[in-house]
Amino acid sequence: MIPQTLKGFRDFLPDTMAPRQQMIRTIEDAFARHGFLPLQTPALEYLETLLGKYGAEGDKLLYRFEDNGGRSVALRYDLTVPLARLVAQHRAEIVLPFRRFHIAPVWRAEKPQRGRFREFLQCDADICGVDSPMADAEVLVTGLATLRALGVSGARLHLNHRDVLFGMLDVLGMTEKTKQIICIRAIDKLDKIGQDGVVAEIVREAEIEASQASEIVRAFAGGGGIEPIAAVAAGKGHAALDTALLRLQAVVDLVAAAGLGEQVVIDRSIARGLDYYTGIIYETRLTDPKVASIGAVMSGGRYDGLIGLFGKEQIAAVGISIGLDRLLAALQELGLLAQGLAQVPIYVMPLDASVAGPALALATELRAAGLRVELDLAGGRIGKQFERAGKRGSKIALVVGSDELAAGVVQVKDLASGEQAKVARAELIDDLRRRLA
RNA sequence: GUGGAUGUAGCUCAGCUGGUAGAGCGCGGGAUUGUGGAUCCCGAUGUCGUGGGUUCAAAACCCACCAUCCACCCCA
Repeated sequence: MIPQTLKGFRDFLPDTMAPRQQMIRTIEDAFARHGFLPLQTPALEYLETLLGKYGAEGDKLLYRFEDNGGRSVALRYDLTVPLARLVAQHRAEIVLPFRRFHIAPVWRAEKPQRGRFREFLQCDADICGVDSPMADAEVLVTGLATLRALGVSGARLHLNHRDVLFGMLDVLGMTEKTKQIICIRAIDKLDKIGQDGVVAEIVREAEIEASQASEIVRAFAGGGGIEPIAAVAAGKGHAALDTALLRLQAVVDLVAAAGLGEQVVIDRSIARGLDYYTGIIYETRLTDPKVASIGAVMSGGRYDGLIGLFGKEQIAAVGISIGLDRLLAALQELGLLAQGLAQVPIYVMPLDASVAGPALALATELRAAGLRVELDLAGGRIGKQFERAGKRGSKIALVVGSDELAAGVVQVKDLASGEQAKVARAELIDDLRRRLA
């Protein structure tokens, strides 16, 4: 058979896996530093657990099948719904507020394209049990600090609130729920298809007058910030909208107090498709135009109703999700990916079979000292061994031959400069540490 | 799921209006049996995405299918 991967699924060779692994570690460290604890759930869930949580579109994208025992199951579509299930199921063992992080693959049967895969890694941090601006701000600060730790500088978080979207539409005279959703979907595309495009879509899909559609679009278009929303809300006495405004402002103030205010903007055109969001919602985009089409790299929101679907108790929750694969693809395109991670710095070369034992002993000693060491196993001419060491990208080659063995030394060659020195075995580890520093 | 583009060596691609394949890079060997990268020499690759059709003759033209990429929908 022809070796191949499934559409939308990928292999990771060491050149990309090494930086990927490093990014994962950086994210784990950052999440842990923000007081989140690790957790894991199964890749497979009962179909019923996942169905109906993401909207009609989401349901269609579930990988679903019958297992060997005839159970209807599905691969998880995100990490949020499994978390909600877990919290409800283990309610007795969990102390609220509950903070956890979860880094794991999810599966969506979408048509793959740039920055979109059928299997991809999500990195989530969530807080369950608190509904407050402080909790909202905490996950935003966690996400932004994590991006910073990854070396991502040009990222901006667009913040909105479900009740701003629905409240503004109410106030503008668009009160029918299904038409509101059509409007929100269209408004989400403002930066993509422009005001005229959005007006056209609303007129077509919601079957309303062009004048009303224009009025709505004008209210959502233009610069971000709190003022345009406040202007629409002013004097209308829409309680939910007024509350949402206060909430947004409080969250922004808190993020600013943490020193990350520059990276957050209130953007009333941001919508999120997933049905379970109830409060603030956000998307993070990279500001470099070269990777703008790659889409959102860090998103999330508040989902106060979701856990309650799995148990009797309503538990508030808010979370953020980093799309590591998109971020990786973007960093790769921008040339910001760490180089040289897929290389083993020290290459030990046994010159012939008679020094195999001493060479392995040397490698073992260095490895025990915490150095990363590859031992040449293919043998052959010394020139071949150097060639392999060079191709590997190793920094230092250690020559172990019978002469060196007899003299109690090792030839240490710097592969970049070509410079070579005899170093006594006793001083070798210190010497190597100095060279690699 | 809808629309568009593209499929030739491991990779990037060339191949004119049809005459059964090429380059660069990479890979293997050698020049150099205890010293890599540069240079030079030699070498191996391929059912030209798959299947059918038109033709004396198809990588090229036609049809179908598959795959990849892009856009839409939706999203990380």
